[in-house]
Amino acid sequence: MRLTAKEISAALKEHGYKLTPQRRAIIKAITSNNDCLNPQGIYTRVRSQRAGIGLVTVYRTLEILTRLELICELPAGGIQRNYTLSASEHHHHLTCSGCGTVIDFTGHNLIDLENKLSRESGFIIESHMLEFFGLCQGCQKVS
Amino acid sequence: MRLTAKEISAALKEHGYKLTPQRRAIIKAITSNNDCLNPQGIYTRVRSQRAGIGLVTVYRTLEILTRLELICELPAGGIQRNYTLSASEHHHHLTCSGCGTVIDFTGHNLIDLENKLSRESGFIIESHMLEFFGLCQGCQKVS
DNA sequence: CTGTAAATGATAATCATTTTCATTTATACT
DNA sequence: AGTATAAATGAAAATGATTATCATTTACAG
Ligand SMILES: [Mn+2]
Ligand SMILES: [Mn+2]
Ligand SMILES: [Zn+2]
Ligand SMILES: [Zn+2]
Repeated sequence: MRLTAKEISAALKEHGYKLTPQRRAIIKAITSNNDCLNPQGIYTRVRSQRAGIGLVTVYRTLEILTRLELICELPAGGIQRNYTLSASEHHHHLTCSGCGTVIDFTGHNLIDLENKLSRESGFIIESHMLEFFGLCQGCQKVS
Repeated sequence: MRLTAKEISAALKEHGYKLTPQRRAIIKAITSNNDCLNPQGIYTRVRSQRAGIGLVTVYRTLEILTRLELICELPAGGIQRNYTLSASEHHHHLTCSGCGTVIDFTGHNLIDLENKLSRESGFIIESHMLEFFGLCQGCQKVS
């Protein structure tokens, strides 16, 4: 059940934030994309609709949306931050180390491992990250 | 099970790197500590022994040690990078998002998932990364 | 001991993210 | 609808981690 732009906007207003066209555009960019995005990626998308928006505004809005838990910041290693809609379907990635192509996948089952780890360590486990790396068919031919 | 300073030094030499006093000091700082450390933390420790070492050298050495898989870079969210000594075998991490404690674990089985993904995508899969995040017992009490 | 490529450290450059601050604007209230 | 006002915006500068440059030093093979 993905959060909609309308729901996010309502949540913002509920918490006393103003609903500006910039924020609307950012929310639209996030909800109309079903993968994770970094601040630059969101900025680029938003600018095609609303030239003149500042990158700062993107950062500020992401900070608010994260605090309200409407989006979440993924702990993926990388130079930039990664955000995804809070309720978007949990999935993982298979990345080509040659060309950067990313394939989403889902349907794995880590719950048994998670339970075992939790039992043995005493941790409450909140999230996980699973990434595969390899070579796509195109890049196999090249190398 | 933990790599020793001697083993790390030997591995460096084996790969053709020179064994400088700066590198010795960095290796000692890492092996004599059993938490994970960030570049600044290592720099601070090393400087108490060897004033005048440059932070740049710490970064460069960490880069080499990571490439040789003698230490590993943890994908924990945070402003600075986090490194920890590698154990000898392939393993993964369970990280406390409260205090940063890291628990190594091994013995999972991702081979079926890997084969399925490879079959469906045409990728040759070369590696994977699996990280769990949660709260350790100490941090559960605090929050 | 010597020669040489590798390593170091001072310094400057990058690049993502934050701060500052003057200007604009959403919205609650006449 | 018009107004007041605090919040929001964007240009520009600041910050802080990481990287690149380059002149000098040093490990170490021969
Ligand atoms: Mn994805
Ligand atoms: Mn480890
Ligand atoms: Zn590829
Ligand atoms: Zn903890």
